[in-house]
Amino acid sequence: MTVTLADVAARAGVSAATVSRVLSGNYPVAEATRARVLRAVDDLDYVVNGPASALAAANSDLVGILVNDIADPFFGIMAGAIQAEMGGGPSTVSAGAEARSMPGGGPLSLSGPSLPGAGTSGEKLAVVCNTNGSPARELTYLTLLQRQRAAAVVLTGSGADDPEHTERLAAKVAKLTAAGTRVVLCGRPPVPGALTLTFDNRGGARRLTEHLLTLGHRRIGYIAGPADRTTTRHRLEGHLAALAAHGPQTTGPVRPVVEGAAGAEIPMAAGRARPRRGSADAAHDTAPGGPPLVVHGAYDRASGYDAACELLRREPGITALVAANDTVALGACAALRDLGLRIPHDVSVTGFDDLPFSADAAPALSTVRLPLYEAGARAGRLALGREIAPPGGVAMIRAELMIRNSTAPPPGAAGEL
Amino acid sequence: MTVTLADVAARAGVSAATVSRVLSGNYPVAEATRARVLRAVDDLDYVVNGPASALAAANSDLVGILVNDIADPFFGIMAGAIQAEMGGGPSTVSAGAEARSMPGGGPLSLSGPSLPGAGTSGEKLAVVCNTNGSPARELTYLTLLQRQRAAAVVLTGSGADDPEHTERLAAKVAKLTAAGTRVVLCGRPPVPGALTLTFDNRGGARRLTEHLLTLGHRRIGYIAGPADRTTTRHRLEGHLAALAAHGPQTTGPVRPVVEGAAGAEIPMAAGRARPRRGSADAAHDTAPGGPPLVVHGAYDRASGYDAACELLRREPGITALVAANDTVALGACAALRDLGLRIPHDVSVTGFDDLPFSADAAPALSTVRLPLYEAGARAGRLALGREIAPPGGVAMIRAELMIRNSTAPPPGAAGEL
DNA sequence: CTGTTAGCGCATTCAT
DNA sequence: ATGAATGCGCTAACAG
Repeated sequence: MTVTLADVAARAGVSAATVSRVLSGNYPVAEATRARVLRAVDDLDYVVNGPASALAAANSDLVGILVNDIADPFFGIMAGAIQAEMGGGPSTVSAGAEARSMPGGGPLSLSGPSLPGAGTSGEKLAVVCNTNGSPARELTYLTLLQRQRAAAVVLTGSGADDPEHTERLAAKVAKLTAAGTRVVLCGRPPVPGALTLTFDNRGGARRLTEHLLTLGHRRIGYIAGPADRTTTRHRLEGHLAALAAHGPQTTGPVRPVVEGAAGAEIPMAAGRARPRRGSADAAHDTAPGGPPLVVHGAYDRASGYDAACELLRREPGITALVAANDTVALGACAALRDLGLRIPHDVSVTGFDDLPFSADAAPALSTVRLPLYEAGARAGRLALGREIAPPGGVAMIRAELMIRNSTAPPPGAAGEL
Repeated sequence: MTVTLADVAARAGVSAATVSRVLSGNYPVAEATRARVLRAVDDLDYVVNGPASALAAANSDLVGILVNDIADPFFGIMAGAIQAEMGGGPSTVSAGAEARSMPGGGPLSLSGPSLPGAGTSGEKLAVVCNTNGSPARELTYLTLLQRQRAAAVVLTGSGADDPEHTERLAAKVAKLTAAGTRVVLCGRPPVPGALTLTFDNRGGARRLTEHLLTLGHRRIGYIAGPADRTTTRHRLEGHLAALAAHGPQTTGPVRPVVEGAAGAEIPMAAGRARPRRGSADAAHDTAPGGPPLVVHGAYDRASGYDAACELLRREPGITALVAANDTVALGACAALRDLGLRIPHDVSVTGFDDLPFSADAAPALSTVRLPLYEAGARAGRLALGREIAPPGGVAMIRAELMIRNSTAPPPGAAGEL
């Protein structure tokens, strides 16, 4: 039914081994026979049997990419960058700093136009798996990938901030690497045995809050991500560190809540009423009467909206809102608008990540830029062994402050009109 | 080195065949031996060798999902929905209409907590492949998947609007299905041999423009997507059909361009200066002096920004802008803001898709809702053969008009203040 | 340079 | 209900 190596060999008048050799390309073959084989392959429309090949060679061309949320561009950008590196041969990717989206085509290609499926010249099948933020699914996908004898696995984004899961993950990573699968972490804390590219979330968050402090803000609300993620914790720690270094928050001049129609009523949850995991609640509340003002929520827009309302209800004197990421920040902006507050005149808002839409938001968002594409590309190269590992196997990726129009001095401060 | 079936068999004191049977679960095995085998599996930390299994059984548990742009939530939502369906056993997904993101975990799970990698009870490894909109990469991925003997392939989003590619694609699909791989199309025009779920882009676009016409708009600019995509063409056709049905566009009352500071200068390209494929150009221009007013661009925000500027430069009398999708619409909104025009007071704007952020935009975007999650979930079920195919193998997915705050009667029209 | 030989690890007959 | 044998399609030594 399905055409095999032997069929091709027969048609080309050579042995199966020879066919295998021309297709692998890693062995000298006479040009004449090579041509005949290629013709036979073409005629028969032969496509290599991946499983058989993987079994015999004890390795596969599958590369897994794990993401927490495939609908979030934060992951999409990284995943796209990783995939872009997975072509055969040397990278054809121009390392342009702003090369967010690959030019048409990209490096992925099979042996040639006339060989629709024959060659095995190094192309990897880079695939992304969506864990939905679930540690269990993460482990499950890792096992599935292990089962496929994947060539490499890259784990992107924040991990579960849970010792038990961290341990299981480390064990899994150890097994994977023992089996010859290269494991690289991109945008998460290091795990022994895996190469890791970790973002400077703490440093970025700290510098962002320092920026606000320098502007004169003293009552700063913090909209954190889900409490059980490492990224959430690190960013929050950076924020708190800046606060601590600056001394206790003063009560400062308290601005009257809101004048006009919106004053009486705090808008409720944005849109849909579905319950969300980790939505704003009092669990991680701040001590009454004292800073810091922190509310946890999911990494999504509705969460930012709710949290902003909650924070302003608790502490109307807030003059700045620091959001866990850009998406959350946009939700917070929407809430402020609905409350009749102007940005940045009444309240400053900051994001994190610098996703593409942040620069275009109204007002343009002050945020922390994470070089997601570049980091992903590098992770991809590490996964392929095409780039030398950083010393100690861990590299810290710098986060860059992007000051735009959503931050300004607080109302009544010097420099204000 | 790596532990195999034989090792497990030895430790359990049974034959390899027996171990295979308990793991497959599709054959009667005594409860006692079954337990022993399971223990051995656990003790040895055995993980099935996917390639070997696939080779012997002549099928694999790999399911491929092809997307045009992994950083675009349009695809992320569909891909996430498809993956969510790929668990073992019956669907545990509540079919809630707004179930955008899966609850923690989702249906994907291995045989049980104590069997980290042994069972094969139906879980599929659903993986997404990013084509970046390149037909060549699309074919390449299809071949790679074919090579892996994938159980199913789901192609999402608009296809290349090119007869040659369509033909190649059809040929590939035929081969895939012949080899036992189920192929389903989600959000694209039908291809013989594949089950397809196609969006009513034409109908949605037509109703959207009719809405504008009913409001009183007569000079409507259209910001189209890349000219070589089927979705682009269908949406544009719907728009033009509405226009044609309504009679020729009248010149209408021409609004003076812009008063004040922004009047003199049309802002240039938003942000980055990198060249974009399919950016606004004169290639598909409208006839001079007459409607329709159409500009093509990429499916991204910057494109929307540029195209809006271009359209207003050409025809300052425009009172409404119809964008190819929500992302483009937001870019257009940004341009209008920078030009000092109010939405919808001066110019109405519409999007397409109804991505999550559209409802929260300022103003909330009038758009056409495509049930992406539901369509993806259905495609996933079709791919697994868990849902009966629609008659003829093709189902049309309805598009629903969502009228929000970005559309209003044109300036000076009846009903205006 | 090319053909021959021997598995890779598992699923599946067929026996028992 | 279980074991023994066979082969899936390919690659990797080994010859020649």
